[in-house]
Amino acid sequence: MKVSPNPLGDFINEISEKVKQIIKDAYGIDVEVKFGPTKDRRFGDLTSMVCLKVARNLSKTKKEIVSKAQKIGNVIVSKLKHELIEKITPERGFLNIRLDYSRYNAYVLQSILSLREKFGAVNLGKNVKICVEYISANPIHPLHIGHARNAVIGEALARLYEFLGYKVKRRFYVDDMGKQVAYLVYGYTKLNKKPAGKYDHFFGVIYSCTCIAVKIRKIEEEIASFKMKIKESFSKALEYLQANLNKFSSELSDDIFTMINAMRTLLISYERMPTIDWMLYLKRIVSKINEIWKKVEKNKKKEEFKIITEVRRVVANLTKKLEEYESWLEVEREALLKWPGIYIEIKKKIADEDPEAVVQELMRKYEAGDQKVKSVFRTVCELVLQGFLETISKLGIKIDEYDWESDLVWSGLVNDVVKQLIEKGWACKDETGAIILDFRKAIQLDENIARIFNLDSAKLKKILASRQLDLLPPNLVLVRKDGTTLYVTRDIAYSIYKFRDGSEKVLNVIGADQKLAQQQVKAALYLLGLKNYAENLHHVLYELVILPWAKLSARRGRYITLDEIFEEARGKAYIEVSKRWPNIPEEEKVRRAEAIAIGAIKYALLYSDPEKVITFDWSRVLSFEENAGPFLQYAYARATSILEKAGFNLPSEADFFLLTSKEEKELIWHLSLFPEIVIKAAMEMKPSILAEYTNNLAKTYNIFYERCPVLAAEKEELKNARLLLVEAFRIVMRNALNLLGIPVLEKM
RNA sequence: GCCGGGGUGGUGUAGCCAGGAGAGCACGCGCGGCUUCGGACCGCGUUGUCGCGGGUUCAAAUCCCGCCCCCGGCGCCA
Repeated sequence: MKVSPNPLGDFINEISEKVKQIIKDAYGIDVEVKFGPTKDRRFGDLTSMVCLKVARNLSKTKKEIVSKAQKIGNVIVSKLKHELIEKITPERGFLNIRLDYSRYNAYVLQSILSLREKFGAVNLGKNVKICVEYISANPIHPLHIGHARNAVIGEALARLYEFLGYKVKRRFYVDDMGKQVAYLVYGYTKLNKKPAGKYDHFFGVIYSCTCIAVKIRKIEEEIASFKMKIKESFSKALEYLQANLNKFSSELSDDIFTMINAMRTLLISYERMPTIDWMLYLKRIVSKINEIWKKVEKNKKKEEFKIITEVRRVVANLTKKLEEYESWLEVEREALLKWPGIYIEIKKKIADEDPEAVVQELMRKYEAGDQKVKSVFRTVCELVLQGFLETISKLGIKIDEYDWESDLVWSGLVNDVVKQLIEKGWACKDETGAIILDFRKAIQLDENIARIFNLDSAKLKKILASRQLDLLPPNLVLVRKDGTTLYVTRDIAYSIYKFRDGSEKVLNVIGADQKLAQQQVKAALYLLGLKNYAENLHHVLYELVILPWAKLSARRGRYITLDEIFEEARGKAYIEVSKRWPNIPEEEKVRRAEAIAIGAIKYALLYSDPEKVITFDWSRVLSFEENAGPFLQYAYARATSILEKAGFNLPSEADFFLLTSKEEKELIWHLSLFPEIVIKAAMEMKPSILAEYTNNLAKTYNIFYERCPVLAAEKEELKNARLLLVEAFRIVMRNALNLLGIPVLEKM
C-alpha cells in the first residue's frame, strides 16, 4: 500500500503537472497551474482557475471568456485521468475536482497510521542549518506578555522548520552592553542587598527604582536651568506691561494688574523659594497668562501683546517639563508604595553624584573589559537569565545558545565590522567624533540598498530632485563620540556571527518597532559585501500585546510579569479541573491545570497574525470554548477516551471503504490538509495559519464525534474503521499541538 | 513632516502579496439537542455601505491614485 507524508500535496503536484502539459499541448501556452481547496465544499474538493487564466489571454468580453474557459475545461476533462479523481467538472470558469473517497480515504489513513509522528514531515530542509533568534529579552526585569508572544512564535517556527527537515539552532541574544543593563548594575551596586527570591523579579525592582530615581533627578535639574530663562523673559515682560498699562482695554486691566503683581513676587522669590514650590507658583501664573491670552485673542489685540507671546513661548517649554515632572512624581509615589525600602535607599545613594556620568563610565569600562566591572555585569545578567530560564521552561522552550553581546565586542568582531565599513568608504568620523554609516550615499549608489529601505527608483528620483535629503532613511551612528558602540552596530556583527556558524538562513523574531534597525542591519551586510547573508536574513516581526487594564512601562515600574499571568491562568484552570474531577489526586489536578493554562496562553498568542496588535483579554484567553487552547486539548482528550474504553486495542487494519458518511469524509479531508498547512505556515513564517487549522480540525472532529458512534457502531467492521480514524485524528492533532507547543493531555 | 503596519457584522478575526463562485470562522445574542463513546460538545437562527472617494478590469475586500482615523519608527535608546 502506497503511503506519503503528504498525500494531498503529492496528488496536487501530479495533476497540476498533467494539466499544465495538456494546456501546452492544446494551446501552446505555458501557465502555472495551481489547485487548492475549494472555498465551498459544494463545488468539490479541489479547484483551479487555470481555465479562466488561459481564456483571459484568448478573449476579451465576459461571455467569451467564460465560454472559452468552459471549452478549455472540457479539453482538460477529456484528457485528465487519475485514480484518485472521481469527477472533474468545469463550472463557470473553475475546474472542480471531486476526489474518489473510497481510494483517497484509505491512502490518507494508511499514510497517517504508518508514518505517525512523521506524517506531514515533508523533508524540505534536507538538514540545511537554520537559526532562529528569539526572546532575546534584555536581562533587566522579568519577562512580560510581549516576550511571551515572541517566545511562542519563535518556538513554533523552530519546531515547524525542524519538522520539515531543517537543522534548527535556537539562539537567545543577551543584550548586556546596553545602557539599560548599565543602569541596573548602577542601582544594584548602590544598594546593599543580596539577591533573593526569583532573580528576574528581584532585579526588575532595582531596575525600575533606579530609572525612576535618576529620571526625577534629571528633570529637576532641567527645570532648575529653566529658571534663568524665565527670569529674563519675565523681567522684560514686566517692564513692558508696566510702561504700557494704559494701552490695554479696561476689561483686561484688572487681569494684567494681577499678573504684574504675581510676576513681581515670583521674581523676588526667585532665589529663596525651593524649586518645587517655585514651580507650582509659576504654574499658576502660567495658567493666568493663558487665560488672558484667550481674552486677547477674542479682542484681536495680539500685536500689542508681542511681549506676552515671547513669555508664552519660553513658558510653554517649561510647562511641558512640569507636566512630565508631575507624571513622574506620580510614578515615584507608586514606587514608594510598592518598594519603599529599595526606592528610598537608591534615591539617597545617587543624590550626590551625576548618575548619567557614572553609568556612561560603567559602560565604557565594561566595553573595555575591566575585570571588576565585568564580574558585576556578568553576575547580574546571569542571575536574571536564571529567572528567565525558569519562566520559559514552563512554556516548553529550551534555548541552544545564549550569545552574549559583550563576547562579540571583546572578540573584536564588532570592531572589524566598523573597520571594514570605514575601509570600504561607507562610514567615517563626523565633526563630533562619532562614526557614521552613510546609508544616504549608499542608497543613491546601490539600488539593493534602496530596495531594503522600500525605495523604488521613482520615489528615489523624486526625493533627489527635491533635494530634501532628510526624507531619505537616516544614516546610522555606529560608534558614539566616546568610542562605545551602539546596539545596531553590534547586531550587524551578531548577524555575521550567526551565519558563520553555518546557518543558511537566519530568522530574527523581533518586535515591529525595530523594523528600521533590522533594515539597517540587512543593508550593512550588503555594504560589507555579504549579499548572501543579507538575503537570507529574515526579520520575523510581531506586534504588541496590549493589556487593556494596565498602562505598562518597565522604566516606570509598571509591568505585569508573565509569571503573574501564568499564575492567574493556572488558578482559573484549576477551578475548572476541580469542578469536573473532584476526586482525582491533587498533583494531577495541578498538572492538568498547568497544561491547560499554558495551552490557553499560547493559543491566545498564536492564533492571530503576528503583524497584528493583540489585546490580551482574560475572558477570551481562558474561555474554554471554540477558538481557544483548551478546546483543542479537549477534542484530543475525548478521542483518547474512546480508545481507552476500547482498551487501546486497535485493529491492525480495517476496511476504510466503510467510512462513507459526510462527517467521516470531512474529517479525513481535514486530516489530509495538515501537511500542506505545515508547509504554508513555515514558509510564510506564520504559526497563526497552523493554529487556525488546528481549531478547524478539532471542530470537524467534534462534529464527527457527535454523529458517528465509534464503540457502538452498528457493525464490528465499521467500529474498527472508526477506531483507526480516531487514532489517525489523534496522531495529526498531536503533531499539530506539538508544533504549536501546546501541551497534549490524555485526560483533562 | 516622512516611512512602515493596520481599519472587514455588537466584539475578535480569515481572505489581500499571486483579482473571479451568495466575504469564511469564532465570540455574543435567540431557539433547540444528554436513558447512547466526556455538555470544556453539537444543530438551527441572527448580524456586514469589507474606513471614505475616485480609477483600472468582462470581474475589485483584493490592483492603482487621493483622503480620513489608529498604532509604531525616524543619527549617538534598545
